[in-house]
Amino acid sequence: MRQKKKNEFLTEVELEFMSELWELGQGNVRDVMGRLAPERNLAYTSGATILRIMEQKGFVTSTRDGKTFIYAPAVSKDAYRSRSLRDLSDKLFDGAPAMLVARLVDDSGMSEAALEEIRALLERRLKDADAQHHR
Amino acid sequence: MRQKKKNEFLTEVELEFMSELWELGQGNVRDVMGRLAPERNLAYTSGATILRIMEQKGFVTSTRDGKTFIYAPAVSKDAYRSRSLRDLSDKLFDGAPAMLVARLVDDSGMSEAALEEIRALLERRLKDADAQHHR
DNA sequence: TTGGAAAAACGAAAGCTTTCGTATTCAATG
DNA sequence: CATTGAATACGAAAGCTTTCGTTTTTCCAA
Repeated sequence: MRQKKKNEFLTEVELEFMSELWELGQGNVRDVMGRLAPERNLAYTSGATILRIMEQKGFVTSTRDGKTFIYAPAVSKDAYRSRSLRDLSDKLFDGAPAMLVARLVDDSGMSEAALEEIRALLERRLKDADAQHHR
Repeated sequence: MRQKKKNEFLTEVELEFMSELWELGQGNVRDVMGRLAPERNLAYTSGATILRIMEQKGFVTSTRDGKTFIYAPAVSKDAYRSRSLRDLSDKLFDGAPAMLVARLVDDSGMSEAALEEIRALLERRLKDADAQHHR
């Protein structure tokens, strides 16, 4: 009795296509495939199939323009980023985002500027939280 | 000509098992399965198969103790965290870790304490960077 | 020493992913 | 209205994932 667990995440190829759609805002099969690296060499029908499946799964929506479908993301990039981050945090960082940041900062030779950027961001958030607190 | 792309990432179930192995340090099939939720209901042979495959893929190593195999991680949790974070950052955050942190902080109602923790971490890093700079 | 319990080895089934070929539909135009 | 080039619909193949049953191996205790 293997139940079909509906996966809320994009597969490898789906993410590839979705990334282009996020950039484009919308597009037909040809538009999306035109943005892939030339050495990608994917048959047109493959691209069409992938987008059709993505619609079945609810990742994109489509409207018709004459005989061609125009696809658009049904999930924003930010929303998907959030979802993915939460998943990673849950599965690999014991649900402790601070640990995640620690690891990120510890590897990936982040520039001093990038570190500063993050710190500034945190200070803004902390101030907001404080304001909430003293309201 | 579909070439077999060797995936450097754990599958869903593999991660489930690896998480227990990271906690345990090492263990045989029974040890690992004993840590799964009781409602998981996975046959013993399934667990054995999963670990055997993980060894084939190079995620764990095994030594024999009598007739049973003792498995141990071949990849540290920290290393795997780094790998996963880099992948996520590359694929979803344009390789910009700062953006990743921004998103993390913006959603996930992080507690004030957690925010503080991260800020402290950043300050340490910034100080280190500064020290490097003035050396 | 041998019988039995426990573990490993193996194969296979069911479902998912990725890719493509063939068949069909469709709209425009001669 | 028929033709034709482009798009969709569909099915299928190959490989991967997850799960388990059956067979074989292995150690230990009676």
